[in-house]
Amino acid sequence: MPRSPNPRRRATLASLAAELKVSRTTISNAYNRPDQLSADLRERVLAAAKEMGYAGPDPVARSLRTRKAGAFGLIITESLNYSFRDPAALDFVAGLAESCEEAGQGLLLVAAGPNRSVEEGAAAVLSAGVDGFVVYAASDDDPYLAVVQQRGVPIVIVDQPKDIQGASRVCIDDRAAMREIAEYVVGLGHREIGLLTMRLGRHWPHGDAQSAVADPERLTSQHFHVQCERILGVRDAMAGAGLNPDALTVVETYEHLPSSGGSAAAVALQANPRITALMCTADVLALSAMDHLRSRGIYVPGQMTVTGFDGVPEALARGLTTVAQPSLEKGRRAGYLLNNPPRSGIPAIEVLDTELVRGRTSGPPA
Amino acid sequence: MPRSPNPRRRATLASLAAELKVSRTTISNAYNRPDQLSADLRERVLAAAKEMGYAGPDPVARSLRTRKAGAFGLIITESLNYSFRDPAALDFVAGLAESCEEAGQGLLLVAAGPNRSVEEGAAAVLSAGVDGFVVYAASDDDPYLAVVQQRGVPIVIVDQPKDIQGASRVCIDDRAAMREIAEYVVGLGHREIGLLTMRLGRHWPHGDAQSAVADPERLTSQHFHVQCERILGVRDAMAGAGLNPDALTVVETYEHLPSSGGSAAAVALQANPRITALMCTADVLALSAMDHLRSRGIYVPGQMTVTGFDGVPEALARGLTTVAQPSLEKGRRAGYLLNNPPRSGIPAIEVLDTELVRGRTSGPPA
DNA sequence: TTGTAAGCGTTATCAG
DNA sequence: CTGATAACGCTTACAA
Repeated sequence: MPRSPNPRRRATLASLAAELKVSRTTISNAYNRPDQLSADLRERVLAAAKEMGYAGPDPVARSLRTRKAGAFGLIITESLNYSFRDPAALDFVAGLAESCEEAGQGLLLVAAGPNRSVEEGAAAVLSAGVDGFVVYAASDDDPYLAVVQQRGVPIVIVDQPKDIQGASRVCIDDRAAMREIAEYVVGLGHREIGLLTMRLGRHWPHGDAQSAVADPERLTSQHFHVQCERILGVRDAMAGAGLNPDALTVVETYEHLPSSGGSAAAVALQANPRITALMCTADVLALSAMDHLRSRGIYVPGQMTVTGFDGVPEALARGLTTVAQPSLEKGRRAGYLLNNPPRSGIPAIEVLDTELVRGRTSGPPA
Repeated sequence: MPRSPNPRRRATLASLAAELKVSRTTISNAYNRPDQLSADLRERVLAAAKEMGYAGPDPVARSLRTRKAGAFGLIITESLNYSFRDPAALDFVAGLAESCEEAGQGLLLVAAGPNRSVEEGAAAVLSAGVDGFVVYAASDDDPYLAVVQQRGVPIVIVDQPKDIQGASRVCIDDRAAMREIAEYVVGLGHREIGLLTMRLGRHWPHGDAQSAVADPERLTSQHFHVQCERILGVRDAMAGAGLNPDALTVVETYEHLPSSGGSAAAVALQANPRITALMCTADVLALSAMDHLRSRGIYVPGQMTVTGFDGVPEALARGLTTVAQPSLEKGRRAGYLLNNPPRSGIPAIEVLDTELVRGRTSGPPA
């Protein structure tokens, strides 16, 4: 009958060494450098460990000593419940998890979502035992950014914000990509265009309304850089075709609900009934908008052109005209950058390619 | 101009104390117990910290001292790339993340997927700085189970396996739930039934074939307990109705691909062309099977009844007859159990409710 | 092959 | 409100 693995206090490397009358080094070596001691002695150590209920070197103590945590932290400011429902965000997380796994690093989801106070979130960031952080799609004025920087570990920003001191970044050229698809839409002959976008800023001045027309001031004053860039891309295309960019009807939707796209579409068509093309800054908006249009008997693309952004599987399956972006690869690259920081010490900026997908939801205006 | 925050070596609590000529305790208190020193002194400490580039107490050292890591580990043996594509698994992760966030705990995805060797995975488990583990849907013979147990931290098992020493568990009654839906199908008059199931064991004896009929021996010898229980549930229903359970055509599919259900359906219909009902142990299988049937011109439910399991949104949207299980709640409960271990010290077993959803994919046989 | 000694950076305790 | 002391459990030169 083995001795009860229930010593008065938890077994440690030191207690094991004492028990076996060898040095702590030897125990440590038994686990970390098997070649540094005789196989025989190692067996004895492991056997004694089992008997005393010693689980092997304490990970935290080891981390303290080696200055390596064996994990990277992921900071997503949006609620996880939303992020996990957005296929693009999910692909990103999957890609990141994949490259972390490959490198033997864990991936820590830091408890810094919108459900907690900034203080609590900051505490979580400060107490995360990680070797680096990935910040996903934070707004320029995100309160956690400063806290993350304070930690003094490597940081990789994904998508936004730009210009964080010392942080590498993985992104796409949102403005150019959106300009390309907008040029395509304009080229089809559309002149009255509606643009449905996710939130542009962390604060929402429209109370309970799910969606609202974004006035020009809001377009330039806000902090979700990616959305703003995409809007600018559409304006670029319009200006390039001799249209007045200010004629673009921009509708912003605040919460990320399954019905957001439909709600925003309704607002856009109400604001400008002559719209013949609804462009969206995300596929999920476009898909929802299409459902809404169908319920109103508006035929796509005959009566209305609809475009998206992201290239998520469902959108491609439904033939949406959209911009495909490599979300999975974004995650992989982010993980890679964290594991292999640029030798120069100069932060890297990786701009990944996008591709215009001409689907079945776009055509000339009626 | 502030003094360069680039000291020869990283600032620590001790170096800050030396600089300010106060004790380490005082610095520690400045961060952890602001009420234990004068606001004035605290200001000075924080200012000096900023100047010296001190980011606050090192999380790892704090963990070592307090014996709290501030995170729970999640072990998913399936590839994350798959898990993140299965809505039920995803709901579970979302629920778990939610309850962790609520408790201010991080959630560490442990690098122990199928892409790494067991040794590497075991090392990851042993070096994860966590206060407890959640093990999601592991097979009975999963090699990481022993390693997780060795860690000596609280464990919550989700779904399977059963009977892990000292671990709490959150699950549903798979057998009863499947029996209920099978009784419904049998009650509709079906006698020739095919059952499509996910893999039953970690090893696959059929080479490159995506799906294959599972012989009786495999049904009883394998280790994915949940799938096996669901099969038993169907057999229970058949036996209860006076049918011979051995007449059930069970088709197992090994990889979790989007086309798996279709492939398995083809195998089932080939093995027994008289089948009038295809039951599936997962909605994703059923949806794929339906696509396959449509491509063959087989009408559902007129010519074939199809049922699923899980109640994922897409299945409900498509009117699939299925069993809805509370995946999100599973995650929440798992997190809750880890944060609030049963006072008695006796592991808890929580069996959550399921609900039969009679959809539009089931009807009497032709 | 094994042992010695010096940290890693923090917090708990208890006395002042 | 402040400080001295003693852990927390481990790794790693370097010496034997």
